[in-house]
Amino acid sequence: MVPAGRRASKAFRSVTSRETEKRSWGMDRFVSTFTNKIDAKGRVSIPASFRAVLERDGYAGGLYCYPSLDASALDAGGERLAKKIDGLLAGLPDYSDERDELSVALYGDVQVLTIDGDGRIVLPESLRVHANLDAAVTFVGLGDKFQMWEPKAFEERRKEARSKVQVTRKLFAAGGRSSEDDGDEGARE
Amino acid sequence: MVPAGRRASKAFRSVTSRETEKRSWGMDRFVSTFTNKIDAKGRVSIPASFRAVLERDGYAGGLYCYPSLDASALDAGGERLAKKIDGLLAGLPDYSDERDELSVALYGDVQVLTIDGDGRIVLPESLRVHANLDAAVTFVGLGDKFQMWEPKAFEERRKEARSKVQVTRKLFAAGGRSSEDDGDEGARE
DNA sequence: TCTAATCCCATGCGATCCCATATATGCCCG
DNA sequence: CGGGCATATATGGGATCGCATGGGATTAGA
Repeated sequence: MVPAGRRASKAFRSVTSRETEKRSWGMDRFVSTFTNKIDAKGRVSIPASFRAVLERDGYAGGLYCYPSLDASALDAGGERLAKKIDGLLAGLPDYSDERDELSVALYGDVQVLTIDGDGRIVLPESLRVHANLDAAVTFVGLGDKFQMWEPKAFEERRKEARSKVQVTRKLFAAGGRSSEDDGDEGARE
Repeated sequence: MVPAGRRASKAFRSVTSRETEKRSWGMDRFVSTFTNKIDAKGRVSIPASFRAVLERDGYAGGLYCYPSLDASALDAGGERLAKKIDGLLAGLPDYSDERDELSVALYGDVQVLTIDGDGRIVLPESLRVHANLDAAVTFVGLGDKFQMWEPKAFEERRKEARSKVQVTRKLFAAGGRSSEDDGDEGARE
């Protein structure tokens, strides 16, 4: 079905030759961080590069989104993420307490958000509350999925992660990569 | 879809031998939670997305509904749920006490509710009492079925479920995954 | 005939669609 | 090598549509 339909095609059709390079590493995983505004109607634009990933991920008309279990943030992703959750439940016996609880915590909290023709979503009240979102959202790529944070809150979180980043950088340094790619603030973990 | 507007539910003996076993729950699974009001006549609107699921679940004009076995809530679903119950009973030895009890507990209290042209149902007194429903109902998607809770009661249940899942999750983490941001890195299919 | 359940229509609010604008980035061409 | 045109994304706002909800009309049941 791909309701992304009309408008979307325009947005994604570009993919010109020189983009290929970017695509090789950036199109199949959520990477980097972006901060977009929430407008008066509660809409937020999903970063274009994330949308591209969703497309490749077998995006079937919706973005799966739910409150992070251990942080004031939201987790989101496409089919790949959905299957993962499904698989987790599939392993548990029907009508077991364990399954019921997991079901409530996962299925019950999951929202299937539709992406409009302009690449935006509307965050339901419950989700916005969980992540304390009001004026803006910071999208953080995490590979198979991405998170949405309240900008300030993410800054805090990022500081905490700083130490680990140090370790990571050393590994990269050994490999020889230094100056960063593209895009934006180049801030990622 | 049958967006044909309100009434369209009437004669829907529509068949459906089990559709394609598509694994994406966008349309064939009950997900998310919604809270709707009960009006003066005792009617409640079933969330539109749930109705869509019921229609493709081989919904034959009625909604199977019965008191949850272990909670003050109601379980409901379409054909798929009915089959699942059958399967569950089939797994137990015939003539066992366990089976008898379950049969009575499940089949005995099952109500087949009709959905009116506007997508609403009327909950029988007995069911309303079991779940302490009065002014509003919280619909909770659980994949193959969904539950109906008294809003306040569900909040409690949700908190409980989430805290328990925290524990479950730690077990998963301990089993071979980084403890932090549960990066699903290497886990795609 | 009276009461209760069902049907049908009306309405309000929120969600969605579509178009317009702004800002950044790249590209072509002089 | 620099300026202007083309493209893409983000954002704003108006117009619409769908859904939840309410209430009157109608039918069924006692």
